[in-house]
Amino acid sequence: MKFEAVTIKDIAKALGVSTSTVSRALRDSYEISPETKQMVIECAERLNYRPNPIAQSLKEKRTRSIGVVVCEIANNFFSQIINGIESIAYDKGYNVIISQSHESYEREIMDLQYLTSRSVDGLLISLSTETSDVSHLKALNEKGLPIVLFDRVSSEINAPSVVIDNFKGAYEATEHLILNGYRRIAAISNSEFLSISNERIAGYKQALENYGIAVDPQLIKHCFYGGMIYSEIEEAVNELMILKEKPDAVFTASDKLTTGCLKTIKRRGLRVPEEIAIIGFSNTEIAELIEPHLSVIRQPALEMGQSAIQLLLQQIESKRPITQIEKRVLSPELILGASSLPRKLS
Amino acid sequence: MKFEAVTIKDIAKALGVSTSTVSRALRDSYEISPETKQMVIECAERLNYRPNPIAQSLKEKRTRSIGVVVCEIANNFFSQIINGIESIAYDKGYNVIISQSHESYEREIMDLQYLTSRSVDGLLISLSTETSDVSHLKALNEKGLPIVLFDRVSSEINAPSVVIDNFKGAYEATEHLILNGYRRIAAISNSEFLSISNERIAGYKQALENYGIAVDPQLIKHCFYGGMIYSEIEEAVNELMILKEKPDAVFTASDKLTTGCLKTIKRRGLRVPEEIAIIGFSNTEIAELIEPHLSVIRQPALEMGQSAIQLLLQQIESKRPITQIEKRVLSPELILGASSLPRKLS
DNA sequence: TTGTAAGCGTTATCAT
DNA sequence: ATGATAACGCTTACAA
Repeated sequence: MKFEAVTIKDIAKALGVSTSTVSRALRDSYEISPETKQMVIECAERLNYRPNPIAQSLKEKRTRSIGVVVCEIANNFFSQIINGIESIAYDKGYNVIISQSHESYEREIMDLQYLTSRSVDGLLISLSTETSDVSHLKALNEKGLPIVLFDRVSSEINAPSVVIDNFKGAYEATEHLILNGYRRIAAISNSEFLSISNERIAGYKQALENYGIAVDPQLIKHCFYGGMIYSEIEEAVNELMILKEKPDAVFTASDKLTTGCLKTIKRRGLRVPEEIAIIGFSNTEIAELIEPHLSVIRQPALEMGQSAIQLLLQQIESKRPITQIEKRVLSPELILGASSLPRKLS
Repeated sequence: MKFEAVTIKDIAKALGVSTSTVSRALRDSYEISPETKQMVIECAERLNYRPNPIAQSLKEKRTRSIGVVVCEIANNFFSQIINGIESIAYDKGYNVIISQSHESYEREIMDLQYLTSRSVDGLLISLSTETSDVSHLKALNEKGLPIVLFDRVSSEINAPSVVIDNFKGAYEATEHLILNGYRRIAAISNSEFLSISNERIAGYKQALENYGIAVDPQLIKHCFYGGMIYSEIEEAVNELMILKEKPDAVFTASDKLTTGCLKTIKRRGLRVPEEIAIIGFSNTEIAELIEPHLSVIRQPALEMGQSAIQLLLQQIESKRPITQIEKRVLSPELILGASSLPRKLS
């Protein structure tokens, strides 16, 4: 693999045949006699021959590698997605090149440039918070690069996508709080420019409305960097807690926001849920860890990764461009804490 | 990048020069006149030329990509390490191909085969729990593949490594419990075949001894899959809790074990730390989340990733084999919970 | 200073 | 059924 590197030439030489014969034999071509095939295969094994994927790529104009862009790897939700992606990629003989946007538009552009210069066969991407202009992706897509968007998507790009049913998740979370007696429910969400964010806030509002609770704009907070910067959340929570009419519960719209919010609440010495209840999207183990009564909305992250790469490989491997753009919607799951959320007492 | 793909040939044709001139001009060779250079560079820009890394790799016999093998991506400790690796790799123009062993020896072998067949320029690996025989790695290393081991290492391989000072971390954790009045301290660690595990247990034992507390083998538990399989931890905790003399505290030797242990303890309805105190290695945010008084040993994961890839690139880029095998040891940090661990009351 | 040509390892198109 | 040969895009002796 490093110093020697057996090639088909070596096999050809050893066997006194031509390289094309070797190549064909190894690819099990019909025009090679069984005996020769046998011979070649044996020799290849003996010499421990491994085809050079670089050379193959050069010839075949495909690299069997796919690019993935997420905001952060060290984020439970995304690392679980990557896990799903990797598992399928591995099985299908593709490799995965991961890069992070760190929620920066510029970095996202750089990543894309990098990945395409690496000639990936396809791209899986979840947009950065800062990304509002998606023309770079549109251009790539129109040039023929297969793309699948996941989680943070944009309707402007004509590519398949996999998303969570954010509305539903948020609705159920909020409803759960309402059914347990909470009335003054705050919401902390991501940047309002993010697709996921609005859907979640919409679900939250809908639940309130359906139960006849007025939506109070003061209770809705947006964190532009969605918790990547902790101080953002801290500030949001602090602002909520100095309102004349404090919230009695809070719905957090992402994994990071949930943990960040909890952290702040704990730091402020507030008791959960006596002083303030909390429910949110979460893929960490906090549900079982923090308090037995804590319920969460779990996003099917692994499944999202698997779906995304399946859609991508499908697109890559079927030559002709897909006409029907598929959009998969996965359902989040309301996971009740060990003893559920206790009904509000006051 | 996909359908058209501008090559140096196109530039050459457009300018009426040879491809070698173009190539040399782009690489800023001294033998090309400034005017020609200027011309070529402008033309390249105009046509939006991007060099084909595949072709370059084939020629230069290096891919500018490095392989990473970890047990699980969706593990906070490792995803933080990968974050560190990726950050440096990105800056230096390398790409990172990640694969997971899922703690399986066979899978690790497959990963290695895959990565080397992909002709990575170097390898970063943290051994799987099941790996006791490292001859596959030795062979690769001796063949000239630059390797750096991290976290779970093996002294049998003649390669640089980056590790945490596990002994120290475990010692300090245990000491912290002792100083707060705990005496019957259990330890839950990874497989006893793992380098990190023994060092941690050794630190734990040393602390007990230094404070005149007898080591009770009954209180030491090993989880072979280190928490990847939750039931392992559950069982370990359960076994501890049915002892005639129950532990009053537990030291957990890894991130997964810490969260898993907490989860079990919460499930059993035990109060922390009144009924049982806990301290352990952790890179998740639980310290601030669970209980304000919970202290943890934080491992410098990001730094570990950065160190590892730096050592690797150093090895890759300096042609001649390194004579001095460097072994970096990073210090873990004892992070006290908001109000520290309360002194045991009983 | 620039061009020609060989070569990296493979596959594919011709012949034979 | 097999062998020469060209080609993929790029780099680099070697010529000129």
